[in-house]
Amino acid sequence: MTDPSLAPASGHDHSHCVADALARADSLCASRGARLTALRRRVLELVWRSHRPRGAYAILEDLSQQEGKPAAPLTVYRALDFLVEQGLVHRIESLNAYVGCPAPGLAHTGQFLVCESCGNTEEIDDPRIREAIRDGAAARGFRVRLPTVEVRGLCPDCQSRPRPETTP
Amino acid sequence: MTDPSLAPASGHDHSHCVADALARADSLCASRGARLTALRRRVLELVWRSHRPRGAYAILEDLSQQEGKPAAPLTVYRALDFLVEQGLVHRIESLNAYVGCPAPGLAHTGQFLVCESCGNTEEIDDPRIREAIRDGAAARGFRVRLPTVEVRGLCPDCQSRPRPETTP
DNA sequence: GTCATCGGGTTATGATATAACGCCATTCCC
DNA sequence: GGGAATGGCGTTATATCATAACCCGATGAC
Ligand SMILES: [Zn+2]
Ligand SMILES: [Zn+2]
Ligand SMILES: [Zn+2]
Ligand SMILES: [Zn+2]
Repeated sequence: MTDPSLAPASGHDHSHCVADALARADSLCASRGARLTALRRRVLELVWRSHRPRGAYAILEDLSQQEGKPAAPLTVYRALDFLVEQGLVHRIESLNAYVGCPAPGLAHTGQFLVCESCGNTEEIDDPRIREAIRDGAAARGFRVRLPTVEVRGLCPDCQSRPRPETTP
Repeated sequence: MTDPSLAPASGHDHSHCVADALARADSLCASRGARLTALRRRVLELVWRSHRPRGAYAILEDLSQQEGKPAAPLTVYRALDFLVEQGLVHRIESLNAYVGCPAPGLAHTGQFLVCESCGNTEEIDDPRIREAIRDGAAARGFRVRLPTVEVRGLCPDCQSRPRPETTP
């Protein structure tokens, strides 16, 4: 709850991020006839506790704590699978973790700038990167289905700060 | 050994790939003063059994079989860590697996075209992709340390074949 | 020879993810 | 409404991937 490791990116009102994400999820699922159940919605909210990718088991702990009773891994994984399918959440392969999508709605994969110091992860969708990959693959006769771009490095904040917050 | 799932890419003499990789590793490590021990060399050879990324435990099994006695996971992971550090092997994050680098020597990360049907994985180093990522990150003030590009899709062979070989 | 360094063996444990089975609520057809 | 199909989710067990902690012997510097 008040865990500082869950602090969002540099001083913004993160409750807005969460509220927006949930509202978009509600309307998107409604428009698609997808069932955003109470459990799935809660898991989405827990993914959005920060802008850092969160592991399934971290979410599981939060969920168990909220419920009082311990939840099973499958419960969380099934919810995450749904959220990923709906494009509400992206999986960060290099971290085995999940992060909320700030702009769901259209099918996209995005590219991720993952700060190795604070963990905050920015999703971008850069046409040049997308096209370079598409063309590079096409030049070799390769048919792209799912491009994965995850860039580790240092976010602007952590380049100025000497030794910032610890990992989530 | 004769496991068809280990068959290399469409009809080439894979023993050359392996021999070349080992020779390059020998000379590279010699020139750097890095110790390519018998164990590490054997693990490199096992990574190169095919052009598909192989999991640490698959390598572990091969190794145990060769030795007669069962090996421990750490044995393999330590060897893989060394090989990755030396740039002789790349880790494919989205598969939790390792693949031999066809062009070690200069520090590079490469981009990977991973066929979802046959598993064969081609490493490329496309300047346009590299530069697009560098510029896209720079535009957002992000300092890149380690770009990861893993593209899932269909290789040329598997686009023509209807239902090809199974997964490794 | 003595010491520091490093590779690697051994055992145990942690972290991530899925299989197999079944119950029950919702929905859809009639 | 009755009855069947579907899908969401609980439960238990297990698979897969990765590291911690500790020790020991080989190697090379001095
Ligand atoms: Zn926020
Ligand atoms: Zn997105
Ligand atoms: Zn080959
Ligand atoms: Zn390479």
